Amino acid sequence: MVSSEALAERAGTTGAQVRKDLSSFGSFGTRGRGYGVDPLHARIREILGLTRPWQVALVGAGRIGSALHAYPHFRDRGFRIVAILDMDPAKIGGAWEGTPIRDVGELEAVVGAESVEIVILAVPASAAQPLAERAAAAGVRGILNFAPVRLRLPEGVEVNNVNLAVELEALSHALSLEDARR
Amino acid sequence: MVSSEALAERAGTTGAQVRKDLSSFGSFGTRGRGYGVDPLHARIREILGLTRPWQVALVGAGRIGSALHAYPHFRDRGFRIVAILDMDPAKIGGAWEGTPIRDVGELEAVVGAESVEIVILAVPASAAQPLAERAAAAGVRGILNFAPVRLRLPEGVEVNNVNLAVELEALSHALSLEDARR
DNA sequence: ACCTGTGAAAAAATTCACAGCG
DNA sequence: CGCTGTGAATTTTTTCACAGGT
Repeated sequence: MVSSEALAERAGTTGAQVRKDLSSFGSFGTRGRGYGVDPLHARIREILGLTRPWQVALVGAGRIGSALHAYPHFRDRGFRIVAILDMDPAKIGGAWEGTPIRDVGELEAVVGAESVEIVILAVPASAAQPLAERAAAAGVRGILNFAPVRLRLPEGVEVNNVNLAVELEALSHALSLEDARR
Repeated sequence: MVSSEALAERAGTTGAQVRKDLSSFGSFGTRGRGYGVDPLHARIREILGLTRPWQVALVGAGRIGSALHAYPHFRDRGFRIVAILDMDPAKIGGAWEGTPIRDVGELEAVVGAESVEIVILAVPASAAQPLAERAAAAGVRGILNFAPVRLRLPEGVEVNNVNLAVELEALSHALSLEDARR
């Protein structure tokens, strides 16, 4: 068993917050005791949609793509990278851990053949918008975008942006505030 | 010149929001015209603390470290990766674009000698906490942490966490909600 | 005695709407 | 006329605090 307070400490928040959040998905704690770890874990997996695997295509076989492909926590959670695509002829025909790197021209064919629902976009900013449009048109439902551009896509395609520079800038901002206070 | 509405469209928010946010740092727009692009850019650089360079050490020369080291937007914004550290003897002694990869045992020495203020932690979860503590003790002011653990550090050290799995999970959650609505 | 679940209160963020300047 | 800057209204999020199970 684990209490809301113990969870809060790990997550960097408060017990009340944890209870409010969890209660919005139903009440599965036990008064006086806390939450059972296994049921809680199972319920969160359900909420996050991790009880079934997701077919993922990685678009962009550069350094960021490489890091993401090797990231063990993706596979752990049921994200299956079933295809890798790139435009560089020097990379096409190669393979990472047995998964071939294919020509990005085959994007639509791969999405169809492999029932890809999620695309991880790890390409330069200039290439992102057209590739995102093609992925969306091919039927992809969600895009995890590492390019520093806001993608304009038709309704119904979920986009999540990750901007690594922003995180460092936030740190820089916080440290500058400290300096200013002195 | 650019209007708050035009900025909002690019950023995915509203004009009122942009104006409120900017006004909290003073008023530097022109009524009837909008914001001058150059002055606005300069002011934001100031606010983010990007008008001076930051000395950064990259701890962890794995795939994520490699991607970050090559990320052009860090250098652009004045983040100087002045040292790379790793514990793998196979990597130590090598170099990335002229920057040598040194033994992580030299962390304290490097932080002192190079006046490192920010550490990018790109190491496995199990190694993160002790390395963060050492960096903090050596005088580092901010840590950008890619390991999926909540670092416990003394007051006064800023920590920003980046968790790549969380972003994919959020996408999975959103798509599951769509499925449930059907 | 302990800890959840949740209304009620408080705080924070967002939106509205418009006076005022260019 | 156009667009900022900003109080006021509204909505959302967080915290409080305690009734009610175990």
